[in-house]
Amino acid sequence: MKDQNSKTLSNTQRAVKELRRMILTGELAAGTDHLESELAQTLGMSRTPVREAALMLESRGLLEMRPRKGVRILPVSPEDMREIYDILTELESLAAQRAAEANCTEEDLEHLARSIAQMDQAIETENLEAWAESDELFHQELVRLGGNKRIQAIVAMMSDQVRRARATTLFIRPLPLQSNEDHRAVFDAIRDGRPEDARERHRNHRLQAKAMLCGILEKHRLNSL
Amino acid sequence: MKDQNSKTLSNTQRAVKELRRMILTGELAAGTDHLESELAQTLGMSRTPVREAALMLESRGLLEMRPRKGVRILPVSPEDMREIYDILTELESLAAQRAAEANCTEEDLEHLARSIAQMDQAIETENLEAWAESDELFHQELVRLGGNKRIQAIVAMMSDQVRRARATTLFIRPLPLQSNEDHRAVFDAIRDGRPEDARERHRNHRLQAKAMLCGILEKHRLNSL
DNA sequence: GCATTTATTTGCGTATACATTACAGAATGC
DNA sequence: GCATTCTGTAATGTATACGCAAATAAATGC
Repeated sequence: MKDQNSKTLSNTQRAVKELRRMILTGELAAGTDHLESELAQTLGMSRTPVREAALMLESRGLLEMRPRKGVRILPVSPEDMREIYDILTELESLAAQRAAEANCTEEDLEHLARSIAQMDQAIETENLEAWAESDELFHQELVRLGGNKRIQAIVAMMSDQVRRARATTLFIRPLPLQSNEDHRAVFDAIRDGRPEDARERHRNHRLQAKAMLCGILEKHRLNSL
Repeated sequence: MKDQNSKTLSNTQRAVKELRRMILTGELAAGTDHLESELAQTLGMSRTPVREAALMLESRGLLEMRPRKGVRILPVSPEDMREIYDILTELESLAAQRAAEANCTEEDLEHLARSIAQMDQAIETENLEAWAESDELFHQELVRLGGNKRIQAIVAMMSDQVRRARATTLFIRPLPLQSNEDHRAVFDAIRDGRPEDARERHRNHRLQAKAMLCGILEKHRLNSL
């Protein structure tokens, strides 16, 4: 397809992918500082592409460049989580509405359906990582069907910021039985072309998720993830 | 206050400000290409800070860096406008709701009130630029009161992308008499602590603005701004 | 005359060298 | 002993140099 991917990938792009991965996996822990030259050495390139990558990741909210202190991997506070979930709630709900208005074909809905099936299975086997993956897939596919490119970009950005937190919360939270039902209801509303319904159901889904998560964070005094 | 601003301003930061200004004023016209080295010469610095600035502006959606073609100032299409207005509608409505929930003090509301007074005056004197300025101020202040930093950043980003379009549409559109009324209603709802009302009123305000704008664009066949 | 290949140029990606500046710690004065 | 100033150092910000790939121009074959 894109032979761009396999071969010609600039060092800057590699640095973005690599650093992002390292941040999301926790290999670069939240709150830690790293000199540009260290990172450059780690990645086997000079400071220039590392700096450029860092600038991009900074605008995606994953890190912060502070003069003379190095690159700081940004932690996510409960307040951050509230902000992010509020944004996801609004934008994804609109996406759900638009998807329902769009008269999606079976093919369009295929990915969405698959994510639901995958989640069914993950819950049966109580495989939390698989659950998280299918959850992510559902939300990603939902905003894709919504058709708004900017919303897709914003949601992707916010998801990145939340992903690390999920690694922690995933094993604390209750088994997410409700999510599945919610997704199915949203799916049905989209398939049957009920925009308002899709919107409201997804909205409630996200509001509940936010409340649950914030509850957990407060209960466990998790002030930084 | 921040002596950072007045004196020590890195070339990269200067480049960001300067380039942004040049794009918003149309000095760098939409759709045009510019070599990094040209821009560097124009700004009186080397390519490095220009490149870094361009990377930032790229992630803010103002331009695009295409290898060997130079930096391309991104035009805004009607579809872009729809996307942007949809996002503004959702996020600002939430901000309005949150502002109304926040029990704002008189002082908090001062800026908002001032923007409304300013707009009154602008309409009386039919000064469209002044109207646009006070409109911008109202929306900016509204999201500030909403308290969500990420929403503020996103809205600022979207506003940047729309600003150029406004320069064109401002003198085509009907005299914005309705806006004023809308703003006042939203203001009252915030002041009196009626979150749902603030939300819905602002939502309708934005929906109407979107419809009006899209109507203009279609009518005048403005496919790129 | 047209297509295809080769040469040349041009601009970017990246490495590297250098300038700048904030900070730490030593030194000095009291 | 404490505060203040000075100086050295470390890390960033910026300039510059260079190789490479892509685009364009030239040349060759048919």
